[in-house]
Amino acid sequence: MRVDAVRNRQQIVEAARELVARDGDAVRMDALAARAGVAVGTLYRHFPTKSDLIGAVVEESTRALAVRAEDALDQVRLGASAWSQLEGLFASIAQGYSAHRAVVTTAALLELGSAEDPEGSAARAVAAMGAMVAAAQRAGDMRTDVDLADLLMLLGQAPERDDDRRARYIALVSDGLRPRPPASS
Amino acid sequence: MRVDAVRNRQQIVEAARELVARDGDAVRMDALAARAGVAVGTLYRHFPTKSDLIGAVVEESTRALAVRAEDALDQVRLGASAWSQLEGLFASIAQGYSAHRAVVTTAALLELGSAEDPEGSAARAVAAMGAMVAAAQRAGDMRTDVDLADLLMLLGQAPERDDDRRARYIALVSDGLRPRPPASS
DNA sequence: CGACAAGATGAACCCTGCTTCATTATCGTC
DNA sequence: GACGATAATGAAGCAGGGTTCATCTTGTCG
Repeated sequence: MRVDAVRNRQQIVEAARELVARDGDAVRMDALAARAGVAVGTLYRHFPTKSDLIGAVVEESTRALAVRAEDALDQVRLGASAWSQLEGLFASIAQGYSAHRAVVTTAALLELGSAEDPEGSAARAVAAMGAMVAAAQRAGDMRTDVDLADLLMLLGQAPERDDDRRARYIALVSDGLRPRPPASS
Repeated sequence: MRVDAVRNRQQIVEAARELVARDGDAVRMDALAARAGVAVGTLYRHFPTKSDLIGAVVEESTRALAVRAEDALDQVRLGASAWSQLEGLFASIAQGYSAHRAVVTTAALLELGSAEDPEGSAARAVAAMGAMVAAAQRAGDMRTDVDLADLLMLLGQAPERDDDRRARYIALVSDGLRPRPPASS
């Protein structure tokens, strides 16, 4: 592969990372090309379709999330509190959200990542989160009437655009997952 | 106004109610016209633009929600539990969602409905909900570290498409709003 | 009934945004 | 440094979907 082609591909992925993070799948190909400093045609040389390009970004982000989640799980195995690790993970998700969101939502669709491609990043991320949820519940730090699917669904509904709003959302939801008092009403 | 024009207008609004409820603002004008049993041109005779048509549906729905909320508030004034009335209201919102959603979100944008058009339906709905939130918190049935803006934000994030999923979401969020034990972690 | 204004029709228009491809430029090799 | 393969370019193509408008239809009133 020619050296300029490699460089362009990197710039395209880089630009896509940024713009997809901001605009989601509403990015426009010409804007993307402009940001990457290439012509639209070059986009199509490297990625046959818009979906493929976004898919690549999502895949990359999914991989990062999987690593992050498995790392958190390792911490738990080393004795850290499962709940606090989950909270940290939530924060990570809140940050690089627009890409991660796809993970969470597609993961939910893929029957919790168990079905097709059980070795895929999404499946691994979901598996790690599942283990932590179970541990947190066992430790009494998380409501037991909420399961992994619920958690993924809630995360998948976080606001996309506004960062502050999303942080607040995550905080509220996270708090809502803590165990509740016996019951009163 | 001619009698057939009146009938057509009703059919259009009716069709819009149904289709907007299902597809949100992704409804297509031709689908809408087909459902209403008229040609597209007729749509434009009655509503100059797609936004106007959707706006009409939303306005209608907002009015209904305002009535519903004020009714719930009346019940509270008559001695009912504010929290249980709020729960009932949540259920209503979950049902006719896609239209109500606009209410909730636009309401949030309109600085909680206090700013422009304080007599509007959105403002009234928000005001009634605010009163109930305050009452529920006073009664110790709802977390006090969550305010009206938070509530509207959370409601505004409910899943649009899937009814079951949305019901589950509302249940989880609603539960998360109950007071929590002193604190542990 | 006849006339006419109000209304309805739907094919054509236009704009936006993804995709193609003929042309041009660049890299790597002999 | 010249040649062929690889890559980049960007104007044109195309499709989806909202909007227009010349034409036809129909309700209403004298």
